[in-house]
Amino acid sequence: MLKRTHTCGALRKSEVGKEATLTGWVASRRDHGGLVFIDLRDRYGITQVVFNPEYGKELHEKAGELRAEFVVAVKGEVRERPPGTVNPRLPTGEIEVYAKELNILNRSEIPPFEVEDRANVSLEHRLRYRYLDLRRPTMQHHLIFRHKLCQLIRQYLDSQGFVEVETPFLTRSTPEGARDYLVPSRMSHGAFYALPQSPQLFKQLLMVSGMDRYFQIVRCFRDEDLRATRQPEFTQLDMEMSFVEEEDVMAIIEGFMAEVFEKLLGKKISLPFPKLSYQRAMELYGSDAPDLRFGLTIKEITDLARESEFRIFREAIERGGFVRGLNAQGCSTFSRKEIDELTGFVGQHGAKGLAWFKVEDGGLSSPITKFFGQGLQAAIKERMEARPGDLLLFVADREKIVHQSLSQLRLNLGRRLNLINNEEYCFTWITDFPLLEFDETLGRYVSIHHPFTSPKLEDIPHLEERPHEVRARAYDIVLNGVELGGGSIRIHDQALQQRIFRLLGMDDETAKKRFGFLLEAFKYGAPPHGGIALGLDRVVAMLLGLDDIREVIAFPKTQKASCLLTEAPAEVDEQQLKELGLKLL
RNA sequence: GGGGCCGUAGCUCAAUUGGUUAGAGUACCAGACUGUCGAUCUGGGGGUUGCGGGUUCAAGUCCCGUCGGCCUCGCCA
Repeated sequence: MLKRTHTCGALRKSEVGKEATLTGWVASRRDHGGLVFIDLRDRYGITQVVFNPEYGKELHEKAGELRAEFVVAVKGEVRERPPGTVNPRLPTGEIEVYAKELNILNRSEIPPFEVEDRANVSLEHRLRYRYLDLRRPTMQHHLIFRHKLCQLIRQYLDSQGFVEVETPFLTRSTPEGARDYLVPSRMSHGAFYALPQSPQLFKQLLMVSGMDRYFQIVRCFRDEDLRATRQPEFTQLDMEMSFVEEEDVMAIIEGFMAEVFEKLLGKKISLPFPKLSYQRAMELYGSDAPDLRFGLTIKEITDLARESEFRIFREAIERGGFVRGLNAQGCSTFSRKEIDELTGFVGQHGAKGLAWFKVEDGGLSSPITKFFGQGLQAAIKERMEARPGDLLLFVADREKIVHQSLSQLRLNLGRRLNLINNEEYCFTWITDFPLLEFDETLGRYVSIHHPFTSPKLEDIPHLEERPHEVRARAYDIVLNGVELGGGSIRIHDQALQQRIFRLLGMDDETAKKRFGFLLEAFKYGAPPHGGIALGLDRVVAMLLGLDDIREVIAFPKTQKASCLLTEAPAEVDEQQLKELGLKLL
């Protein structure tokens, strides 16, 4: 077999006159009857190979057999291309290889779709033939970029004293949080491992071990419904540090992000990242992951709406709801149809309606203006900072619905009105999350972050009396409206951890059964510690300007969590079930 | 679990109100062609309209079910 001397991206004018052997796939063939041109592709690039009939009849006939995706080795002379035939779109476009010898290493059936970046193929077919999809230069770039990011992570965290430690995939189920993927035990019938939703408890135990600074690029598993940004198995950059407070964890991430942007994107970002409290974020943006590349903040008019004659507003307020809205500047030209579309849009997010006013020179114009007196209209205009030509949009409902619908409406308008600069990267830390949230269906409090998150020290005294007011030492990092990750300072005190379990409605016996190993470990000198985990797939996607993490995962799953390539999940043999002591219902 | 969109040639799509032989681009095959690079020109092959049932004189089109893909709400500590 011919061994390659260069890759398909390597040859330049400086190699003209030399002999070279290239290997790769036939990307395209242009057969002129006499001259035959082949674009040869490998991971490194594309080089044009020329077959001239004057170099031998046999060679030329063999070249005529070539088809798309054949695997070949070609030996020949590197020549400068004749004047006027240089291809400026290829880095190798000034040269070509004049073939003297051709080995067809493997043939290919006609591929189900063309292996080209511009090919427009459904995700279904791309996943079914992922190995062909991944042959496309764009997809190779995504995977290589991801690899480079991982290299950078290891290099940076190593320089900061972090140690990479692997933690088990076969572990025990912890019912708090997402649904677990279960693995039956052959040794102990009726018992199951769970695949980790994150290595949370192990990394805390590593802190008790004195590892001091830990990280891991690790697969996590959650058996929940999928989205473009959610896969059942995904990768986290997981970190934990001892003897730290919030600022220490944030500083590491900020330093890391600055390095990533500089080395991978050639961009400077300003440090430190701004901080926004959860409460403020919800007030202004209705979301704990706001896109700060544009303003269009939410304004409160509940107090004014209470004074109106508008029944829908008044009833919503009487039921304990709120009236809040957005000022879509310059949008009074929106047609009735456009406003109906917006109404339908907020309807998808739970709002029962969308009240609107067009701002005119005199007052407000709308079918419901008659329910608002002159003074009230003026007050609303002032509150909304409205000027003639603006469109005011309001939702009246329970707070959760108001938040959801207005935050989505804000994003919708931001895109529609071109308020978003795609070149901009707006990082922010969201801080001071509530520790707990009352779950109506469970009839008890649940952790917002996870049960190992420390409450703020000053809130600990009223943990039991006013649990909903207790704030957590938790923080999320948000970039352009996408939550990249989150973390917290953990509880390292056994007694406090036990109090939290009790608040979550877990009796001591259950807590001991589920988390006894952690409580026990805390008895033997657990240092104060905290950490963070970033969704690596999301980070890679964001950095590449993509909104679908399937573009940066080699073999992702479909929305039904199946793999179109391997057809997993699949049935297993009766014998396998028997060994596991399982029977299908 | 709820709502929505889609499934037609290898691929990406079209097909009027339900109406004659289901088309286009590309890919593929054959021929021609010595400077192309999304080659060009000429010709050709290619369809159980996802699957099953129903309505109708007549179904790619309408209805029911089912399978698959996507989006979305819930869910995702």
